[in-house]
Amino acid sequence: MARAGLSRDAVVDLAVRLIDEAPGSADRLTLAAVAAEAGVAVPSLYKHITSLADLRRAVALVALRELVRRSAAATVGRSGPDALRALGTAIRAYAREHPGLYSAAQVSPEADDPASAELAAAALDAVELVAAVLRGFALPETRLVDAVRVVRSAVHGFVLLERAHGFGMPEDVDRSFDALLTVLVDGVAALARS
Amino acid sequence: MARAGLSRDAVVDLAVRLIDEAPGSADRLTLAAVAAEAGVAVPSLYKHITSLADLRRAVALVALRELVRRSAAATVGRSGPDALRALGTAIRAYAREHPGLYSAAQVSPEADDPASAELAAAALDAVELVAAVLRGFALPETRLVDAVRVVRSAVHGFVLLERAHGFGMPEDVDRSFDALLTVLVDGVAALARS
DNA sequence: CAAGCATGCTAATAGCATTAGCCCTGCGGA
DNA sequence: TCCGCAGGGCTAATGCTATTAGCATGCTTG
Repeated sequence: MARAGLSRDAVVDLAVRLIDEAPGSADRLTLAAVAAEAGVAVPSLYKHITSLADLRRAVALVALRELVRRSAAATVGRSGPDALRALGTAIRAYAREHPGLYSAAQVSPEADDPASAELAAAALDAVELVAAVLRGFALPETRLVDAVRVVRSAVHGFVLLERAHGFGMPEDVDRSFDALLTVLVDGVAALARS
Repeated sequence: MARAGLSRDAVVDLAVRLIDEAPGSADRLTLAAVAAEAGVAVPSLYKHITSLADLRRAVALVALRELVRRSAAATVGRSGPDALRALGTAIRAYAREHPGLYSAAQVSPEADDPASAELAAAALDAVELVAAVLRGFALPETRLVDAVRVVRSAVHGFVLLERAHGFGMPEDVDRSFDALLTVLVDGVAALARS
């Protein structure tokens, strides 16, 4: 048998590509598809991953890091409302360009699995990025957590509804997202005064 | 064989109960579990439903209608900011009390399936309820759609993150949700002035 | 050059949805 | 009252999924 020359990274990369290309969300990822793409029998994958859930978490890590990377790049050199708008726009753009990966990034880490500590760390990075942006609003420290949660909720919710075709009306979705950003900017500023 | 006396409604009701009681989201619903609960072999269920997806949509319909019912009840007799806060609170309360059903309510209807027209109609009712609440803000008609989307996104996103234990910090989540409602009330009011 | 480990394989198990085809039970009409 | 038939249950079978066990082979290192 010619060795396929796989590795954990190669398998994860294949999975990432499959999720990214195939329509539909990340829970449609199947070992059969990965194995076929790799030109390998399904059980062979277990030499590189410990389970499907493990693979999912690895994919989530890749997706989450890329999301954070792009978000950070979009906000660098900006601050205040400008940074917040750029952050929201970057997140939405990532979710639109890579819907499968965006949803893949949402898997929660296993509490007892040490390998998913990286995933938890990446998730923390994402939250920390939002917090960093919001620090430009001079919020009282006790309000920062609230603001982070409000911003995350709003952007995440919008992205999900948009992806699920939850916006039936033909009205311009871009404009609605702009309205969302405006509400967030104003709202966070108001939180800073309270 | 003693007849089990099933019916479509009975099967759907069983599925609703299973989703509601079992932890975890709605996509863990299994025909095996429903059949076991009904005291019947799995294929027998097909006399009452056409597929698992069909059952899922039926459950979604029940869940969505209940969500709308509770939301409507919470907002009756209120208007403006008061109504908006009550609406958000009711949605979150439903999602917390019935996490499985809340997630079940999010399945999107099949475009070509006539049976899921009811589901689409219920979804429309939900959106319409939000719109009705927001009409109390004297928004320009062209902004109403934006406001509806902003509110839906924010509340939905918050509920999802909360359910996914996405709020790592120990800070009071109730207070954060209150901040979200405040941001929405202020934001919608600002939208009305723009 | 030899040994061993990494990496592939096949076979088997178990859970899932779905379809086909059978059979009994209870009800309606003659 | 009896006969028929349809509704509603069943078993068997198919094909998909993940996962585990155990085996073989080839690369690599001592």
